Amino acid sequence: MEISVGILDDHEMILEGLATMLSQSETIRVHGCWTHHANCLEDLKKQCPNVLLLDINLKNANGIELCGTLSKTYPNMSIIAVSNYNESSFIKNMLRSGAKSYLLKNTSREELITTIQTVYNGERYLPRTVENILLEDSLGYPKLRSSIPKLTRREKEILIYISEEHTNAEIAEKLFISIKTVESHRTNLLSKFGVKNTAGLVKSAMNAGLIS
Amino acid sequence: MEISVGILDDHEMILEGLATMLSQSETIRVHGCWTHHANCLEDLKKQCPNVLLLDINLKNANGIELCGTLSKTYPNMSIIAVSNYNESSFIKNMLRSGAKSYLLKNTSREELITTIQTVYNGERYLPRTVENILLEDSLGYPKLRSSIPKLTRREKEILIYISEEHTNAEIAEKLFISIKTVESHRTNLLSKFGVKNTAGLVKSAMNAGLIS
DNA sequence: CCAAAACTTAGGGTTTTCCCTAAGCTATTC
DNA sequence: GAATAGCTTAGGGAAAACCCTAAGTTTTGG
Repeated sequence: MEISVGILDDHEMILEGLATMLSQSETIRVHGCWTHHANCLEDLKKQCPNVLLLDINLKNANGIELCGTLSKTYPNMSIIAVSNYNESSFIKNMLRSGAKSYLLKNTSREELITTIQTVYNGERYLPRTVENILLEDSLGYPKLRSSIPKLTRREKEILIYISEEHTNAEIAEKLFISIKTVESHRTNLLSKFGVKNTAGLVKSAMNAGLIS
Repeated sequence: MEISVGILDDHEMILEGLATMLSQSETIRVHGCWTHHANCLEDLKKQCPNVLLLDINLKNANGIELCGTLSKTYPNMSIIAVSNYNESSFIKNMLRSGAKSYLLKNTSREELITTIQTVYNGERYLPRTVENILLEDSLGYPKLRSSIPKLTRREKEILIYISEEHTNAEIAEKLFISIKTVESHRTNLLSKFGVKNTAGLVKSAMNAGLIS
């Protein structure tokens, strides 16, 4: 039984690496590789693979949202999230968005192939390391627990402007609202991220992948 | 003529990908792969390859400093920097530190092999894309120019404290200096990074790898 | 369809950051 | 061994961020 696999990743080096690694397996056929999600979406319309390896931190797209869309549109295609991030929040978000597995980029070839074969049958499969992250999280070492807060539309907008070094006055002008309103959103952002000031906010938001 | 190549990269996926890509070439032999720089250093003492592929953003080490050390210790080994960062400052820093080339992670296999063969002869070689980045920089689109500033001892200390969400007053107390002094260092940090406020400072410092 | 929850809006007052200026100290160089 | 450049130290005043409170608006759920 041959499993067709598609790969979507910004980095061609990882893309070629993954493709080469997989081509050595006799049970796996690389169906397509994409460095841009737009191309990927187009090709999937024509024919979609059994399994999709999906990078989380794409340059021009939100990997989590993309995963949700794809898993709904193509329920028979199993999605494996591939990421650098080892925070439980990312893992949980991807699994909630329909991913069947979550691999870190330091995964070995054996583990990669095992994962593909398992999710091909529709089962969920997580490597030990990833399972341990979730376990530790659910056991609740509260300090390690750093879930990504859910931001409102306004908060996201303002967070971006903050990261672009705009002052509250400038943001207020852009959004046609009062400075005081911007300050409120800003205070809420601090509270949601559990930080004390702008320095902590920017740091946390960057680590969460919300800004870059 | 066989070229021996070593690879140091945190991410096993990239490591295996690179190794597999290279093993297809008949002129190249993969001499060793390391995910930790400590292991790499030990093995190099025994026998060092002709060419080393070196990831810049290692978890537990500064890739730029490591490159400088290695190129001095093993002048006959050609170092190729491998990185996600396409900022000219990174490229220049790596070349100044003795790297013979600088590849982005979206480099194709052909380019990778060409690069290895060229630097093996001791020559410097940069792909078009990377050369263009340096060219644009030297032509001086000043906004794109973002080199990593050299920080003094005090500035580094204070930058860390800022990233840990401490106020100027708290930092002053820790360092037994006046608040006003801390503010001065802070202003100098803004100036050195070419940013307008704390948000920009933290963002730039994170992108420069000075804080995390 | 109405109550509860969540989001957006905003003011008053305090704290912190930022800008400009500048003096004393330290290391390097010629 | 004095000149020069760079680092550390601060102050006064202006701007921005932060905290507390709260009203109007939209969304959600029984």
